[in-house]
Amino acid sequence: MATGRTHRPATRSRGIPEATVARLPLYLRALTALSERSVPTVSSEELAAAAGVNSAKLRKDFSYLGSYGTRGVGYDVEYLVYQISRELGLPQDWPVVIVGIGNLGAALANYGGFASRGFRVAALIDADPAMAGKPVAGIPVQHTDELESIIQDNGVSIGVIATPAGAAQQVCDRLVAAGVTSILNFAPTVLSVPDGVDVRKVDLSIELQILAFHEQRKAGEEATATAESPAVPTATRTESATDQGPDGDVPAVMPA
Amino acid sequence: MATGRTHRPATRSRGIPEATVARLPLYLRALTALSERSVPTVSSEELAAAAGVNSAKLRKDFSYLGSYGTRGVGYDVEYLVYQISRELGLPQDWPVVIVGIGNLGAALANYGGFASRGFRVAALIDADPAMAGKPVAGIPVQHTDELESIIQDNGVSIGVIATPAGAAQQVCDRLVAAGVTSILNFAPTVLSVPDGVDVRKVDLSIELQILAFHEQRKAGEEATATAESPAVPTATRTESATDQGPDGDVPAVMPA
DNA sequence: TACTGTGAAGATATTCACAGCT
DNA sequence: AGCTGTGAATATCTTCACAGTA
Repeated sequence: MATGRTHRPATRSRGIPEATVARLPLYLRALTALSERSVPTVSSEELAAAAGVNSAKLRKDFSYLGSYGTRGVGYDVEYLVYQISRELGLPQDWPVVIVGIGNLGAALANYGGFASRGFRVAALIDADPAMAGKPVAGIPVQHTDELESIIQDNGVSIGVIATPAGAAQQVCDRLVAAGVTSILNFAPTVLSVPDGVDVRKVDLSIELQILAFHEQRKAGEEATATAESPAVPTATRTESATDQGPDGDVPAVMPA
Repeated sequence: MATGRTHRPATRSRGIPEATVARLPLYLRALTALSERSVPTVSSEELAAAAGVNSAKLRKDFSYLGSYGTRGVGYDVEYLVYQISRELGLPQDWPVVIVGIGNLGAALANYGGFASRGFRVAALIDADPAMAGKPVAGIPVQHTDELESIIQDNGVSIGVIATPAGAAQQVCDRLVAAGVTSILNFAPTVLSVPDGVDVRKVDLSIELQILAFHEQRKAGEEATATAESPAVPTATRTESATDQGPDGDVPAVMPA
């Protein structure tokens, strides 16, 4: 861990627990759906079901934000949307750059969920000169040479890395040097960054490996229940059975 | 939450902690790299640095698997690769189906990390009849109608959903009914599944929102340090600063 | 000597269960 | 009566620190 000072400034400064922060987007999504259906209020029970968590957890989470509910009634949908959005810094329109426009980069560029959630694709960047100028999702791809100026001109502070693993650290270094302080990394590599820079990673193969672990374990469980449900399970439906593990580290897709 | 019995059979049966399971793939990747460079042994310190965790955590994690190290020396790389692979059920060649061959589905299909990590793309499935027969990543796309037979014929137990949000639950239901018990969901929806089925989700917009939260917080931190590091941070490098939050829930990319 | 393995302490996260408001 | 907000109990995860051993 290098010279490591206060590793992870995250939970710092009397804040909202990380676990709660990670769930706020989930609540926000569920609330937005309710809002679109003009539902005026929800109970913790209903909202929790829609978000796939249990109601005690949801209420506890909300208690960190303040007391926005009404006892005996529930939560005002619009008001909650506003409060959570604000907490997440979403009224702001975050410019984002995507580096590495392969299959995955293109998929990300085409993702409709950006604009609607407070993000704007400021630029697409690729190292292949042949890509330069080609529009992807309506945005012309620019060459890596311009990375620094693009970031500075647009005041970009969030970068998405969708390059092959080999290029990721180098791209990361340039992003950081140019002023990016938050990185979403799809390349299957551990990035090293200076203090103060946040990195989140998404890694497909890791997710699959975690699933394989549980899958394998299921196979070795012919001890209890062997009578019923041969294939088509008939059990009671739970909201998204997985808790994605207590985790502390997520997984990754990959580059083109 | 429904009738919920023992929600999440995960940590059950005197097992390895979830948090540890989530890190095993990380260790495995680092070890594989060492193995390819013919490095015979590593210390917990070195391996931890390569995996982006701290050594105490790594040693504790390994202690759940057994005592595979040698005091005063370190761990035998090949042996650890073998043990962790086995633990993850990876010698096995898991057949996987990808449903929804849009930009993202194609990116996943092209992902090289599959085969090398014990997974095999058994089939690509899409609802668009126009896609049927078209090869993507060398594999011909098949129509949704054949979903059930594909799964049964290939003994598929892991499915990847890369469809638009609206189709996800329906696809999920069919996968589960056909015998799939582990699902990796890229659609921004909460899937509901029967007990015994594992779901992991990957959600781009959630990741970005979490980054935005921290980004915003950084902005509001002109209290301490304002003297040094104006842009280009000079701080000491830590291995991937983020701890991805204590989490318990991850995020999502999106469908085509 | 150098490094692992692990109890015990500390930090976080989840869940319970109920008092308190509307 | 119904539902929130939260202290307290519990479970899980991380880190410390050192005894044990090759």
